[in-house]
Amino acid sequence: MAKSYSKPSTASPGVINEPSESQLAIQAQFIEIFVSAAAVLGVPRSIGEIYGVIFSAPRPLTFQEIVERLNLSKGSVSQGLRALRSLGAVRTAYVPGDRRDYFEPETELRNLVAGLLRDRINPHLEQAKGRLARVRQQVTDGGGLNTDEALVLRARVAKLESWRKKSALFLPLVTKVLG
Amino acid sequence: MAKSYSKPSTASPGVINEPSESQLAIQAQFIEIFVSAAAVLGVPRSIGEIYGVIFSAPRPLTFQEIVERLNLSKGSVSQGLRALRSLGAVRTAYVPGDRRDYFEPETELRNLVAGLLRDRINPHLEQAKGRLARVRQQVTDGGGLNTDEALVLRARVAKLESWRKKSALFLPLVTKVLG
DNA sequence: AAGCTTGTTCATTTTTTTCTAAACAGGCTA
DNA sequence: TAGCCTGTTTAGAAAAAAATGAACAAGCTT
Repeated sequence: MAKSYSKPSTASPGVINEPSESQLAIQAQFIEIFVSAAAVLGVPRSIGEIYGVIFSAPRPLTFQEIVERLNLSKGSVSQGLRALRSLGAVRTAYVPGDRRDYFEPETELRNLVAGLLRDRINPHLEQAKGRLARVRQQVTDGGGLNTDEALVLRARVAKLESWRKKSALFLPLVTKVLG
Repeated sequence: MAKSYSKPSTASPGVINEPSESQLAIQAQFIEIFVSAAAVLGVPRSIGEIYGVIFSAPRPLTFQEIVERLNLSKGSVSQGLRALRSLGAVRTAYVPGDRRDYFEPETELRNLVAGLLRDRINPHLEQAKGRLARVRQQVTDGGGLNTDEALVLRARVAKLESWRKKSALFLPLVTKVLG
C-alpha cells in the first residue's frame, strides 16, 4: 500500500497554524515527487520525505511538526535533517522568543547540486585520483605483462584518467550554468 | 575485511590465456575504483565489480571467467551483465567458432553517461512532469488555501517546474559536451 | 534422443540499510 | 534543584536490497 500523508483525525490542539486539508493534499503530492527523486539519487526515502515536507510548507517547520506530519520517529528525523543540512538543502530559521529550531528549504537548484557534488562526487574523484596514479605506476613499469596486454592496459588507464579529468573540469561548471 | 581479487592458488588447467599475477594485481586496483563508483551511483557492488573486471581485461571475457575471477554466483553475474548491457556499458563480442558470449566494455564516457540519463534520470523527469502538472492545477484553483499560503505554494510549484525544465534542457547537453 | 555447455530465472537466504524507541544531554523555567 | 522541552545518540528491530543456488531452458554434439 502507498504511504499516506493525510492529516490524522485527532489533531493535537493548541498548535498554531494547522495546515488545511487541501494544503495537506498538495503537500502529499510534493512529497511523492521528492521521494521519487530520493530513489533516483540513492538516498533514503525518509530524507526525500523530510525535504519534501519542508519544501512544500508555506512557512518554516519545527522538528516536532516534521515528526508528526510524516509519522517518522524522532531518530529518523534527526538523522535526516542532519544529512540535509550537511548538503545545504535545508537551513534553520531563527524565530525570536522560540527555543525550537525552524527548518526552511534551500530552493536554488545550483546550491543543491553544488552540495551533492561537494559531499558525494568530489570525494570519490579525489580518491580515484590517487588510485589511478598507483595503477598507472604498476602498468607503466609493467613487470610480468606481455607486451600486447600491457598496451591495452595502458590505454585503459589512460581512458580512466581522461574520464576523471573531464569530470573534474566539467562538474564544477555545471553549477555555474544552473544559475 | 576487504574483498580480495587475487588469483586462487588452485588455478584451473587448460584455460587459454590465464592472467598473470601482475595483471591480476592491476585488475584488483581497477575493480576497487569501479566498486567505489558503483557506491556513488547507488548501484550494487557486484555491478561495479563486473564492469571493473571487464574494463580491466585486455581481451573480452566469457561469462564463466567473470564468475571465477570475482567469486560471484552465476545468478549475480547474469543479472549484473543484463543491467550493464541495458545501460550500454558492456557489449557482447562475437568470436567465430565459439558458442559462448564474450563481453567487452564500452569505454566512451559520453555513451555511459547517456545510458545513465536514459535509464535512470529521464524516466524520473517524465514522471515528475505529470505530477507537477497536477499539483499546479490544485495550487492554482486553490480551494481552501488562505491567500498567503497559496502565494508561497504557487511560488514553490513554479520553482520545481523551473528545476525540471532546466534539467530537461541541460542534461542532454551534458552528453554532447563530453564528446 | 541422451548428454554436454552456456546462461537465465526465481524462490530463498544473507547482508546491508534504514528505522525505531528508549536512554540521554543540555538548557530553560519555576 | 526538580521538572519540562527540544533534540541527539545508539542498540537493536524491521525492512529492503543483493546474492546465492538449484531448477530450468535452449542449443550443440554425438
